[in-house]
Amino acid sequence: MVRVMSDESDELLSVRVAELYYDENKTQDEIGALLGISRWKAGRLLTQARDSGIVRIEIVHPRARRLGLERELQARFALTDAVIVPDPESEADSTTRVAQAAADYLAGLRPVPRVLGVSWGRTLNEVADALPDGWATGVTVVQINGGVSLNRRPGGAATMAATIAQRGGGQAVLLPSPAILERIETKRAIEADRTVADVLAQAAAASAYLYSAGVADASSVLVESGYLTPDDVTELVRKGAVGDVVGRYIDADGNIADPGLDERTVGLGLSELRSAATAIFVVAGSSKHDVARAVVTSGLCTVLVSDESTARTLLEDR
Amino acid sequence: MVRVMSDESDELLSVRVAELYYDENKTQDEIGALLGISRWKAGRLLTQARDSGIVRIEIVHPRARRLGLERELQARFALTDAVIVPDPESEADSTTRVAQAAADYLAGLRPVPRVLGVSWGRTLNEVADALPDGWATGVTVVQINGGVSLNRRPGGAATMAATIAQRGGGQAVLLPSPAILERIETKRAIEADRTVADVLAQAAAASAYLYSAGVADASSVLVESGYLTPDDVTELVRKGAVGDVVGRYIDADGNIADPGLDERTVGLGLSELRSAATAIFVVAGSSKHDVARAVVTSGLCTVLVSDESTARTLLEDR
DNA sequence: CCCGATGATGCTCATATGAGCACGGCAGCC
DNA sequence: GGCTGCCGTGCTCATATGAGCATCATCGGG
Repeated sequence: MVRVMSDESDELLSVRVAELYYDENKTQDEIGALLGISRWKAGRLLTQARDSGIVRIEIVHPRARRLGLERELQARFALTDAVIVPDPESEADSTTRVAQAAADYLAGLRPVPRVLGVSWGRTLNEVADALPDGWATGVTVVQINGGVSLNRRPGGAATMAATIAQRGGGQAVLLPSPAILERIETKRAIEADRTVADVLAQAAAASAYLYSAGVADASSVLVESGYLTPDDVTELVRKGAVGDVVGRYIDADGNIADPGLDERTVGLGLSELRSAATAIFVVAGSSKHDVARAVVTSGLCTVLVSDESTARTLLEDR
Repeated sequence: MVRVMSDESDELLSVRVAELYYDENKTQDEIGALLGISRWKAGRLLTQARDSGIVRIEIVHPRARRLGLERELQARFALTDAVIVPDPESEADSTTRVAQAAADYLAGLRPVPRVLGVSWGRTLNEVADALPDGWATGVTVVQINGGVSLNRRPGGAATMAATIAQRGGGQAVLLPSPAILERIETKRAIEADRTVADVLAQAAAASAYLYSAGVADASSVLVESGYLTPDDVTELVRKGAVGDVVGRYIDADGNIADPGLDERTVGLGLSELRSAATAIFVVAGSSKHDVARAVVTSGLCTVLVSDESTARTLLEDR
């Protein structure tokens, strides 16, 4: 009767088929009989309905992941792994979910790391809290950047490392040094000190690293802790800094933003991080999109744990 | 290791399985191998994920229907059929969707009605517009309540009936009478007139009816058309009226709200409607929830076409 | 008017899935 | 300590589904 019904009528049929299949869970055969079409046509309409987005299948769970994005990211940035959690509807607390995911990933990591190098920060605190007891057996947790002395708040760097170690049935090795020193001579001297040098050596030999990143603005933990003044940060931004990784400020290409400052920063170098077999980078929130891009594109990490919006931003052609 | 993992860990596994199955579309077998569980366990976790609402399957289409609600409504109110469309996200234009659905239903109705009795109103105008050409062959469309003379706007009662008839390859029979008369004697006289009596007789013999309902407030078409004053309506509400059906005001139990007024109303009686084999009631929008309830519970219709929120309201225990 | 290309349809067959069942471990109870 | 009933597990088998292929109608170009 009507000729070109492939547009309108076929779509309507698709809807009908999809309803019967998913809402009523009839079999494709029954649907065929019911609508007077063959089983195969019903099946094809169903695929069509799924492809065209008429049928939307969503996995709703705080710990759900976005596997599609993960694959794309792995391919695009040559990562060993990527873990992407859906954005929460109630914005902002995506850090918690990402931290949870990072904890899950760490707990499931095989082989279980013997020595784990960690940085510190708000995000990592949450990761530590989310780690289950017994996530590893006899792990040594080594701090890879300084800052231990300036922990004012509870749940600071030391506590965090201790938590991770304790739940992994091992011990924490703290880096007894400020993050950034005022004079380069002091930095050289402290690095030469046995207690510091030993820790740095252990850090360099870690079997895996876990770290996050900070944004280059006044809200940074480095500013809050008094290592840098807001003016210092402004100057860094002028030099191209987008954020910091293990205490070191990098520009959009992943290079050191201010070599002078970097010389005064105690901790693992970025090159060690780049050559690591396993470097897990945890980052959440839209303010960190720029640092995240810098880290991921410059090969600082092998594993990315983040949220959906960050992932999408990374995948956009820039 | 951990004992009671059925809560937490099983749910997480479910999520993982669901992701692999729906996002990655792996087979249950593959998933089993991947997660180190048996194919059957994977399958069971999947069912669990679906049941517990972790997996949400939604059919997104303007013409989609809510088959679950439809079944419940049919069972609860002994309807021959119910058609429920999803609520639109962008509130308010649910009338259009419902009208579309009603048109679809009418077009698919078997046996094709020979004589269709219709009321009029905003909703029915939309239904008429949504009807496809050739929805029937040689149908006679009869108006079942008066009002033809007072159509100011285009797309009024007459046009609507004509549209339905034309697209169904038949003719319209209009009821040449006001909806409500001022004196009961006039009403008796006009009903006795051959031209009116004939139409009413045809209306009573219709093989199917299609009608909507109005709310008992000042926005009613009957007020707009000048048959009633806002004060009349206030008085009706005082008497328990919740809305009107084919021009007759009913209370929450489906009884005539004001017998005096009803005596002066020209058109098919409610008892004829109640005894009809097919009475399709089209209603949309939250303002009509009360009338809808009255109509459905008092058995005025055999088929309900409406929206999701109305359906849910009807199914609530009141 | 005929021919080949294209796309839809319905088939065969291999595979994936779900229902029902038997087994084994575990907790509670005697 | 042994018994019993229950739950979780993995099996068998019937059924549902999807991939690939032959067929057929339709359409545009010689």
